Amino acid sequence: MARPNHVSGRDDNVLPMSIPRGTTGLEALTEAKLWRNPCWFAFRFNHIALRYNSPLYGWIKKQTGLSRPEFVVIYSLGLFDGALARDIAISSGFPKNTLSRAIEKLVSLSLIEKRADAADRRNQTLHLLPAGRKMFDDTLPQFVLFEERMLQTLSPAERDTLSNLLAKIVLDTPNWADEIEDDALTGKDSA
Amino acid sequence: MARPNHVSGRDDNVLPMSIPRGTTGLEALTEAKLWRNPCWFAFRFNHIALRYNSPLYGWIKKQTGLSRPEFVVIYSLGLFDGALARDIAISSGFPKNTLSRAIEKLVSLSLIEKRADAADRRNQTLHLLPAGRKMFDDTLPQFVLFEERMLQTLSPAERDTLSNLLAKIVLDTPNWADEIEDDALTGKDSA
DNA sequence: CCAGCCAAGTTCGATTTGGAACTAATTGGT
DNA sequence: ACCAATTAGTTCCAAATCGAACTTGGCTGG
Repeated sequence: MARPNHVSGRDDNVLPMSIPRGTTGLEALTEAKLWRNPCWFAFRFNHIALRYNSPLYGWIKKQTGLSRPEFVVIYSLGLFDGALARDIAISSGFPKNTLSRAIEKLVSLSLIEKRADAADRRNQTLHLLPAGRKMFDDTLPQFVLFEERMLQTLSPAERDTLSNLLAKIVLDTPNWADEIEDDALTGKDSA
Repeated sequence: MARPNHVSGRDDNVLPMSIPRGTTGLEALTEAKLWRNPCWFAFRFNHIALRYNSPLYGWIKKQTGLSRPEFVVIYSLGLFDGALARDIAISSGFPKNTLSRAIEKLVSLSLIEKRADAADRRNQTLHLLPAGRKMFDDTLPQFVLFEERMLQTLSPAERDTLSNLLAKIVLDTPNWADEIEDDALTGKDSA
């Protein structure tokens, strides 16, 4: 497939050659963000994330009554029973107070339980109760189905490649700055 | 402890390469979500999105006082002046009432203006005013910098490949279902 | 062994969010 | 020509959200 040189941030006012306008079935602004955007990567993953999270967690809400952060706890424990709230915060990106509330609700619904860690009583390991385990087992197939749907256009080899490239980036995220310094705008303005 | 691969019989997509446990510098739950997760794609883009959006839009808030949806309007018009609120909703994924509010605020700040469309008076095209254009021009370099930082671990050829694979998926998103039917859980339970 | 520091988790409150219902303008079917 | 259906955008409000402050437990150096 032909590919425009959108990667360069310099000529972002230039129309890409290889993709004829109006042929993708997307409206014009979406096309611009895809093909004339110096931040193509950010746009693409955010676009995909919004198209994924909204219907899937909408479905989760209808099926289970749980919000996204609440279900994230269930999902996390399904993959790794005995995790701490802190681990879920780090891996999911939700702030710890949001998770604290989510965990309280799940405990009150008897979907999970907290266990005190004798070694360090600040820690409380989290564990799925049978109802929570069943919820995970019952909903996982829908997640897998949606995943399959998203990747439908890619061949197995392409999926492999995508998996590797994204993994490289994820493994680098701990090295990203948590915050950006204030000088970018002011430096430009005052210089 | 973790329940390795209990969720999937097909490990080919879950473990794209052999990664020794505990060598990535990530804590255990994050590792599980990366390497033992049938929904590796969903986790990876969501993880990257959270690590991107939070610091970058935090910086935007500090620099410009604008929230994420507000700035998304500025960014969208920077790429495509004269877009409609609807276009921004479709391309960004934000609900239209959130954007309506954001647009009102930007108008009140004289960063953008609405123009009535004589042909269809329901439409109002949106246009950057000089202050809004300046804001876009001033902040874009930081977006480009962060983009560069995210892609730092990839070679130019790998970036190209990633761009193409994600574009394929984005171009397919209009064909995704907006909503998921209710039968997945109940069908499983009652069948 | 205690004073200061850090880390896990909780509480609080101001702000944001987005579904649902609404208005206004346009299109289509008969 | 008219009425139903559709579309762009707005308003309303109940609920979610997240920064900041707080509590509790544990760690370290003198």
